[in-house]
Amino acid sequence: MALSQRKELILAAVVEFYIATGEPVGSKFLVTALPFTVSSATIRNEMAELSELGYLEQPHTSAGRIPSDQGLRYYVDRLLDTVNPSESEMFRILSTVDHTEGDAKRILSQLCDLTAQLTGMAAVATTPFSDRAVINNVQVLPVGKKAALVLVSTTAGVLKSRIAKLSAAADYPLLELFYNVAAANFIGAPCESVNKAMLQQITVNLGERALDIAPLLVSLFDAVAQSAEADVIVRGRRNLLDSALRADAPAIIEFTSEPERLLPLLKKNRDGGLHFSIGKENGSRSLQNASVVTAGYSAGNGTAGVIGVLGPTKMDYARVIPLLRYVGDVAGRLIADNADDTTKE
Amino acid sequence: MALSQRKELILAAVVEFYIATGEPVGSKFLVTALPFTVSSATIRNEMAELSELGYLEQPHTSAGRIPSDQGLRYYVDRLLDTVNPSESEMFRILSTVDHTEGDAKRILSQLCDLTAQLTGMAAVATTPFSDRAVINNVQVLPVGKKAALVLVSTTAGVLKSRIAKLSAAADYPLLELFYNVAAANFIGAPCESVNKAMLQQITVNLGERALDIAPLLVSLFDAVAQSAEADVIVRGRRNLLDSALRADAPAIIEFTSEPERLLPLLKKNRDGGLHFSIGKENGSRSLQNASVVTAGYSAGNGTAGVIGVLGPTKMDYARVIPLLRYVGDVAGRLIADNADDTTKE
DNA sequence: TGTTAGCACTCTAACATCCAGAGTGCTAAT
DNA sequence: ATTAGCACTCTGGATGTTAGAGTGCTAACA
Repeated sequence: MALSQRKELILAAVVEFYIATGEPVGSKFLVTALPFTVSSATIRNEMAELSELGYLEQPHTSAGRIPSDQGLRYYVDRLLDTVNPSESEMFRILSTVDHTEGDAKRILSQLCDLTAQLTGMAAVATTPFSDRAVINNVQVLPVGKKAALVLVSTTAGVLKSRIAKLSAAADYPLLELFYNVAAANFIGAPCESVNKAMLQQITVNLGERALDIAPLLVSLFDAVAQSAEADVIVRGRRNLLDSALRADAPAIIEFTSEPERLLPLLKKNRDGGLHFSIGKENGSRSLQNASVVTAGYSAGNGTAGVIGVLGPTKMDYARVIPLLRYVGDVAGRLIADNADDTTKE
Repeated sequence: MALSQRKELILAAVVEFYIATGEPVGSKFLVTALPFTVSSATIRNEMAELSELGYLEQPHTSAGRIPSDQGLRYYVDRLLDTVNPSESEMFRILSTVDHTEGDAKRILSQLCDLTAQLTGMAAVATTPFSDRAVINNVQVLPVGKKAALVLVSTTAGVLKSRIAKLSAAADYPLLELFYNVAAANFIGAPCESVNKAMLQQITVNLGERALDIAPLLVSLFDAVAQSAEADVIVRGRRNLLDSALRADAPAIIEFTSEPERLLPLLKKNRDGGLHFSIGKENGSRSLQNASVVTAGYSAGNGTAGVIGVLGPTKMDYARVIPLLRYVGDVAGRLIADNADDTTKE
């Protein structure tokens, strides 16, 4: 159900002006703004039809029109001219983030901080989730009289650590035993294969020696479990307080503090490209005036996640889209690089 | 300049009623609320004097009185009846946090989360800062082809890690060299003695071998530097959006996001007991309607920090004070325990 | 059939006005 | 020193008014 070219031009003009100013747009103004010359009455007729079709709405009878969620959707799907991110933005991203060290989470946190700053909105990301992530390294490190740090890294580039408190000092036989168990059961295993049953099995097989290394195994198990589930990163929430979402800010801050609610929204992005969730499409009352735009990133090996922004439905899509495309690209590359360096062979 | 007993009773009643309801308090109401019987006119006279003395103020001519910052200060210093934290709160704190594992930062984060939840305000804390902290453990751990994790723990119970990217694989000779350097120069050294000059000195002494382990040394240096400066933890900021500080929330969130501005405020607490900073005493425009109440905690060995709340000046001091006292206590104990376990001898 | 001018209509936002209620300060009496 | 009484002030809500913006509709036009 494509619109006539003239309707498209009008819709695009309404959207762009509305995004720029936040004010409803009237027919008189459009006369001067549109690239063709018709009277305001004609535009009124067209706008009346666009309203009937659901692309525009009126806050009240005598205000201008604003785009509906459906109108914005049509706009981003079919009308949007995307440009490249500005040189200076790209430079800023690369120069801040390029020589980052650390694991995926750290990289993404930095990118989110930056994205939030550049867009003036909140930025969100998930750490990579991979169905095929495999444990590629387990290490243990005594950190005192009666404690040890257990480290796990996976092929998804995630590094997790836990501190295990022991009943006695971590002496050499204990560590060796743990290494052997880890090498035999964990290293090379897919993360999802690590579950309670497996843990129990190992414990049974170990017999009485299990007692000593139980805390270590539990910590290891914990760390693997944590590395398998995607972390959600949210930055720049305070930007929302200065945006059109001011009024909804408390609810949105609440919402974004609960990964189990935010994650499904981010996972809507399936194909790894750009994904929009506009206004009521978010399916949550708190987000009815918000849009979530995400870009997928891929670090190879089926390892992928998303990074994006959360802001008012009337955000500047034309600017956000190329920026996110670029940020997603950078995220993928950095995480892939990092995984290379921290993965054995 | 002590007030007459009757003035004190009036002041206390005004403060308590104002804290409970947020409404200005009038003379008529006080007649019914005070433990002695005088007419409203008498109370008006007293209140007029309290206003002149600076303890009360009027939002406008025909509203009741509210306590000024000075009035609140007098109240918390001299009039406050403190009680014990409720059994259920103490239980909740102990049960959530007692078997916590992890370093000081993690413990404090949990306590802050809890405090924020219990009080409905924002909670703040600093990780322990100790003038006398000493490095007690350095470890390095290869985490892949060309990277290694460097870990430092200090007598203040702080554990910091950094990932170092290497130019080549971390083989045994390299690690041994690093261990030797660390043992000779870092372990047992006070954190503050680790500075750029020292780093340079070491590099020079190593001659050409320095090249290989430079990234490790830099990471180690970084980690020590980070462990020496107190981290600031802030949790529950979103609670501010539902409080009397709603209007100031953006500015306060901004303020509390900048550790270098928040830290001096927290460091006002010198004696390790309770410390109040009420309204304009905070010295910052953004915090003119806020109070910061902190409790010092001490983990022995001169290792100490603070934990507290940030909320409206009209917070329920009678409840916050015993709670913070208890939380500070728990924080000190847990961090001390933890330091014991993760410290060598 | 599409476009346009004109006009009556509707709605909002801003401003003024009014009024009741709450609380004060002051005075004069006790 | 305390109190009753009263005039006064200020706020917040309700009500009314007006200018401006924008619409929808009708009738005329190409």
